[in-house]
Amino acid sequence: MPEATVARLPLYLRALTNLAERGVATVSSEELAASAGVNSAKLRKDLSYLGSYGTRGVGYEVDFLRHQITREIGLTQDWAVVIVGIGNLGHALANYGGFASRGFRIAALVDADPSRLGEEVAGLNVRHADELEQIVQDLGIAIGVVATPARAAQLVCDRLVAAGVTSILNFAPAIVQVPEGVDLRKVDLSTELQILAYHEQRKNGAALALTAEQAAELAEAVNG
Amino acid sequence: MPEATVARLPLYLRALTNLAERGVATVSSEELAASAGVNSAKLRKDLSYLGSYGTRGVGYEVDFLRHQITREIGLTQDWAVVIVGIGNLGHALANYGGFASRGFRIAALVDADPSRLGEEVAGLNVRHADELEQIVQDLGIAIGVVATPARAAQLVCDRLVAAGVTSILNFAPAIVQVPEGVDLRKVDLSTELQILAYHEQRKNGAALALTAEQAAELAEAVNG
DNA sequence: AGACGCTTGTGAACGTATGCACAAAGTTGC
DNA sequence: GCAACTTTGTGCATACGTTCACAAGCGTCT
Ligand SMILES: NC(=O)c1ccc[n+]([C@@H]2O[C@H](COP(=O)([O-])OP(=O)(O)OC[C@H]3O[C@@H](n4cnc5c(N)ncnc54)[C@H](O)[C@@H]3O)[C@@H](O)[C@H]2O)c1
Ligand SMILES: NC(=O)c1ccc[n+]([C@@H]2O[C@H](COP(=O)([O-])OP(=O)(O)OC[C@H]3O[C@@H](n4cnc5c(N)ncnc54)[C@H](O)[C@@H]3O)[C@@H](O)[C@H]2O)c1
Repeated sequence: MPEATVARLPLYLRALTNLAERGVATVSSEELAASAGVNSAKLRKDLSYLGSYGTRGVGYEVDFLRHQITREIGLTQDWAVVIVGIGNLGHALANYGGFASRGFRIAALVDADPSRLGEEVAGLNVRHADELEQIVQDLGIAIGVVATPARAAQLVCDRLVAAGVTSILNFAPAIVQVPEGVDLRKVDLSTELQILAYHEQRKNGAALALTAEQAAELAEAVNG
Repeated sequence: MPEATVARLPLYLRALTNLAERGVATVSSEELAASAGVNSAKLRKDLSYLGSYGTRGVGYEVDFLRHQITREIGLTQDWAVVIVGIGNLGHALANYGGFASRGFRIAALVDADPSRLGEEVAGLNVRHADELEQIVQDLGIAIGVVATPARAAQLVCDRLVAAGVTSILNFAPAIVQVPEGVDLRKVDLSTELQILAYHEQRKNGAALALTAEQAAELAEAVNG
């Protein structure tokens, strides 16, 4: 299955969940695509990788398709997650209810700062980074979330990997190397803002260019 | 300039900043690519869109290239940003120092909950959503960050756009429509975790398949 | 039963992105 | 001043992703 398709399955799943909550039983690719904000041909091609779950002339059965995608993504089981670095962002993530409802259970919180140890966040005690290996093994954790400062990110990832974690979501603005077989994704908020800034600048530039053009037109009108 | 290139420029900028802090004056595409975690040919092609700023046989001058990328992204000016929704995540974002150091100034915080009004977060008073238009215009805000619940996201974006914001970063797990000319990017943490879960599941599946294969080999060994 | 209308699933064309490989262009050493 | 070496910038082949367009399939209505 293409990586681009995998990245969209959660989107479809969410759209289907919304439809199910609104009591919709059947949906066409056109409607579902609109709900997910994609092109309908793309949606159909994506779904075709799961199998032929639609009915021609009718569409897709919402509950059934939802179950198929859930199974494909691997959300029939709950995944235990450890968050490393319980600062600003770590607190927000730990307190976020949206993960549990999507099949992810925050199983442990870890920080290196002794003053944070024992602090209770979202019903969990913050534990020391030295216990990481033990925690990962005891709780069967496969996914780690890194919310430490950038300079600690590589070290933390190394320790997560050594402890047996094979999927990492990194929030620190740092390039991290992981061995083959470990999946690393990064969420980079500054980069997102910078991409917006780039386009914003060009918009203003375009506006200015338009003004120049208008000025030229005006000049021509005066001269002509 | 290709969108994929734009998305990598911030990465290069960060790598260059790290190098500059370490006192490195010149860097080859090979070294810079390694720092940014990309292929060196890709890096050179990306940089070639900015112009011919390298010196053959030598590499790129760190400070100069950094300045060029900064200019290209549009970070020579500071961008004023408003955060809408000062809950878990909004607090973390407001308190995050990493934005200011990258050219983004959190200029205002807005929430709809009356009990939050006047609360001071990161040196700013939380103001009411009704003031949004006024705030955006007074402070010359071009970029909005949405950290409200999903059900409010479309409404908030509509109001941001109406107020004159033309770039939005959305953290709410909702599909939001914006008019042409407005840039919308989304950061979707649940989706990221779900993509990891998909691959994690396949890893386990692969492991099981391998075990089955080993079992078959074993059976063959016994039979043969 | 057959015709009609709707929607899926997919082949094919197109566009974008990546990475190789190398000529061109520079530096260094003698 | 020239040869040897290094590194950039880019043409080209390949891979990946998207979108169009339509035949095949299903339900419905007469
Ligand atoms: N806060 C945000 O909104 C935001 C936005 C974008 C990016 N980020 C990035 O996310 C990361 C966390 O940001 P933050 O604002 O929460 O920072 P923070 O300083 O508030 O928290 C970092 C936490 O990590 C802990 N820590 C440090 N080294 C550690 C180690 N080796 N092992 C375990 N824990 C360790 C610290 O004790 C601290 O509690 C940073 O890399 C930041 O750049 C944050
Ligand atoms: N907290 C996280 O780590 C996290 C992670 C992933 C996604 N998200 C998403 O980010 C968003 C915010 O998450 P949170 O945990 O901070 O939620 P939260 O409930 O703590 O905060 C939401 C805030 O938005 C405010 N709000 C509601 N409607 C508003 C409106 N119309 N105008 C202005 N403000 C309004 C609320 O008063 C509240 O203060 C949610 O959509 C959530 O799904 C959060």
